[in-house]
Amino acid sequence: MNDAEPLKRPENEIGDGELLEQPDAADIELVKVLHALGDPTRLHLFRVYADGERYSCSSERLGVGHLHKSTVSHHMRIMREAGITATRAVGRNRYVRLRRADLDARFPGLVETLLRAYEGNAPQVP
Amino acid sequence: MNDAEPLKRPENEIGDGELLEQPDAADIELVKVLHALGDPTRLHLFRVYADGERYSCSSERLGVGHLHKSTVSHHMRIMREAGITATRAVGRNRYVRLRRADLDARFPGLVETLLRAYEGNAPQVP
DNA sequence: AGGTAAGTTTGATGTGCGTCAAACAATATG
DNA sequence: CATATTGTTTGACGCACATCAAACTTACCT
Repeated sequence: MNDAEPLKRPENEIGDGELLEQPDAADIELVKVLHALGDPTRLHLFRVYADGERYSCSSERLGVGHLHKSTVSHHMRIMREAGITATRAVGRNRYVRLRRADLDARFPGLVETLLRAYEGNAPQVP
Repeated sequence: MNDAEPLKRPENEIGDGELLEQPDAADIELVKVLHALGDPTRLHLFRVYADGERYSCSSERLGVGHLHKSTVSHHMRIMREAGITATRAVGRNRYVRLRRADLDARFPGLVETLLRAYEGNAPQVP
């Protein structure tokens, strides 16, 4: 077994992969976004994904190793359905990224403000 | 009976009234704020209070006349305990206002960004 | 004092949510 | 092909939440 973590492929190297269903940019609702981020785990994931694309349930990378993989998958779905993240399926893996452009277009400054607010707040993930 | 609505007193005229318990500015947690605003009714109230101080359960003014007064009181408490609003008890009435300065100090730009985001979104209150 | 009005509190109810566990599907690897 | 790996789905469980209704508190009014 290879004990090195799987490589994070740069975004521009992933041309394949199927995009999982998600709301159109125009259909992203503020209250759903806030509801999705009003959970400690998801707010943490939001911060993690702000750094770039990642594996979704590769627990160690996400810092949610204490949670069951099905629980993480559940949070992924909520954020995706809220329009916060985009997920592409490549092989067995899921590549998740923030829909930064769509969010910025719909709610200017929100992502930036939240990330900055999170910095000074720094809650520990439960 | 006086069928005119009770006057909204300007903020600087209310020197009396007891401040209901609320978290210190430094103890306001981002995730609690987001959770509090991740509800359609409370997000609406957030917008209403941004205009200035108001009665709390005076349903017609708040645009939540369809809700029971105890339900409104419940939402008030959640927002107050999240640090979003400050409530002062004057006589039988409650004057509620946004803790704008405290929120701005802790999460710069958040209130402004949310209000702007809400404008373009404009969900109808359930 | 008696009655009315404003809010809170408590209880009850239905619903949704976060979590885990087990089963399942799909893909990679020997 | 056989087996392991990645993630989703389904079911179950407990807890939190949004809501209403009724009781209660406090204050205003005549």
